Amino acid sequence: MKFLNLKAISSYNLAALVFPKRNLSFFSETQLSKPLIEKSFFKSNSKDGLISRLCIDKRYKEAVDILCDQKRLKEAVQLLNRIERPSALIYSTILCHCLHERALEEGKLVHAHTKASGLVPGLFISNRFIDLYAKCGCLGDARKVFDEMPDKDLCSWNTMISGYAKVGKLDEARRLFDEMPDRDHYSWSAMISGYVRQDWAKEGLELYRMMQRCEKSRCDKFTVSSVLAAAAAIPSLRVGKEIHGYVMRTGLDSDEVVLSALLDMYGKCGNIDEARRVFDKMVERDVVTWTAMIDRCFRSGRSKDGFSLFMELMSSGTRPNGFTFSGVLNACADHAAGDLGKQVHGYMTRIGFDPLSFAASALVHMYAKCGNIENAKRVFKGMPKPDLVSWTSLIVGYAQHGQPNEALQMFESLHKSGIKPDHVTFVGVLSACTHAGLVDKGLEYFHSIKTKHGLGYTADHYACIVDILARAGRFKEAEEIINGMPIRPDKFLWASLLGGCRIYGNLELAKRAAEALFEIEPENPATYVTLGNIYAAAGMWGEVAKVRKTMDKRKVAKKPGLSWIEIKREKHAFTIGDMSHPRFNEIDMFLQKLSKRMREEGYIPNTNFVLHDVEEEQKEQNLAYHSEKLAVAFGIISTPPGTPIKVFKNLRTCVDCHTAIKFISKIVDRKIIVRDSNRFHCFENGSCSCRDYWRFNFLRGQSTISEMFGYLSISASTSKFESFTVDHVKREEKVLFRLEQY
DNA sequence: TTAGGGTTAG
Repeated sequence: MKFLNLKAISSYNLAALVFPKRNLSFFSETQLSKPLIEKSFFKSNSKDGLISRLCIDKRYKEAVDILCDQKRLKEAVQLLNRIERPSALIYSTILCHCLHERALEEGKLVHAHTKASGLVPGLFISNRFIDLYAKCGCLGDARKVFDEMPDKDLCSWNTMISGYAKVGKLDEARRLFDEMPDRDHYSWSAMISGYVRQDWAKEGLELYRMMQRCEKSRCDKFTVSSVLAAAAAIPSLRVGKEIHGYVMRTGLDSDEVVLSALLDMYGKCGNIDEARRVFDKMVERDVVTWTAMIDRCFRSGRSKDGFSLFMELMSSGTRPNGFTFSGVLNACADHAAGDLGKQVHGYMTRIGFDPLSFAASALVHMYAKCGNIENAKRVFKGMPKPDLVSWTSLIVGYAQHGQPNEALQMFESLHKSGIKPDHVTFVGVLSACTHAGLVDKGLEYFHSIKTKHGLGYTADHYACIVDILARAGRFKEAEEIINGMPIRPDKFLWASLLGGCRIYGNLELAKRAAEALFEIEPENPATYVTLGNIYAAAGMWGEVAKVRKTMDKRKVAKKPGLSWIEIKREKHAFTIGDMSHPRFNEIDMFLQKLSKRMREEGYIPNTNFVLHDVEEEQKEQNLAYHSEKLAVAFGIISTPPGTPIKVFKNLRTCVDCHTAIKFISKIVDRKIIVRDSNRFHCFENGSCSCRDYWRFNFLRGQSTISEMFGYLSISASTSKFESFTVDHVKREEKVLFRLEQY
């Protein structure tokens, strides 16, 4: 490298060098004098003038500091060329900023510069190079620097190991870890956290045990948090408690991150009360702590706590981030809380969210699940580069909305975009085929999972294809697939099969499916109900009684259905025959009037699916007060003519209600949307968007009753409401939402 | 005066 003598450079050249982007052509070289330059730079930017003067005075370190502070790394690097013998401190300063900005290109220039100048970088500088390369994903370059170092210190080894561990190259990391002459707790914690991040929690824990056997190494706060994450991932409450004890003994409980890890561990191990205790004891809570706590609430079925904590967070002054939003949006999706989801979206927009983040895909998911497929699509279109999760959410959304063609079109577009579908995407595609009744197309996609896309089948794929075949009555093919499965059929598969058996009255196969289900989840009432209904439809009342007896013996209770509707931001929930609503009399009168009109139009109540062997008239009476009918009726009398009605139900919608609502939509000339536990039904002018899909699968949705109840924790015996008034960070926008009382 | 930990969707 040719070093220019500074004295030989005119002030003009220096200025051009330091400020290459600045147009200096208006200076003629002869005119340019030092005071003039200073004057002009002082005018445009006082700091630029300062840099210029510092360079002239050879105070390069200070000039570099200013350039680096202004994030003008390129200029700082260029300045290096003009310094006769840059000090290690100058290199280190620039490298430090390159690292901070992940400026690989500039870092490489600095590296080239050190090589060309013949400088043998010391440990300090070399370690920075390793770190920079590793952080920018150039592990090969990092390793080269590492290998070429004549001497290495602990930091060199640790940086290299953590570089490998962070990108999941655990074998390479472990090789170095085993090879290294000496280890400190940094080395252990880099390796342990690497394992945990790659879902190798057990290996992480093993390493921790190994570390305990080495007398020299003690746990620090970093090791402790990684081990806690391992205990959470396994999950092992025993190990978690052991670490908790250690944390208390060593005073590590003053560290916020350790406490967050502790909280998360308890949450993931199912001990939500202990998690909450840790949370409540914390003096300082950052956004991660809040998010971890909120998320754990949602995941353990304490949604009410989750939502109110979210509201608390909003008024605490801590700003939620993408993690927080995605957690809350998913909870909104699960609870069909579209209004709240929309408000969260509004808030996100105001504070500016990253459309590339997973919070954006959570928005797509939320809108799709809350019945607003248009908004889901809008958010999707607003994403500069939608990720696979967003594509999949939309595909699943279309399938659930009874728009299988759109779903399949989306899948083809996904294919064209170059993003590779994964197993979840295929669950969406197959379920679109199910909803559309595309049996052969479904089979084609099913086979392509393995042959064309090189993916393995998951239990979900098998359940979907059995669902498709069973609905079509192709039981032989379904059985062939089941018999050839390398994995054990799961409850969803058997439930699908049982659902198919119900349509075609296939008693023999139904018994086999039900037996399998009783073995997997004897506590699920849905199996008993469906089997009972199959017998009931065949008039085999003796068998129905046996099923009921078994239910009683095993203490399985049929969970009541619950439908709810939001009117003016207030939720109104109904159970079967629910007379507790203050406007029940009006609802009842309206239903009676409606019932008369429906019969005139040709509606015949379908009493086949009422479990009890009761008198025909009583059955009809039961049917008339099903929760979804009550909610729909209430929606109609509470809104102006023409307003679309949106009802949510925790179980599958019942066969008779489905028929009835088709009639109702025509009689009152309204669009009625019902989201049940499985999909959306959009009733309009006497028909439904599902094209009577319900007939083909009665059980699949019902098999999730217990899960739904776990999630919603709604007591069906009450329809009282509790409201939360929430002040957003922006005070003028009041967020109101209501949840059913627990 | 270098290296590191906790929250993440379909």
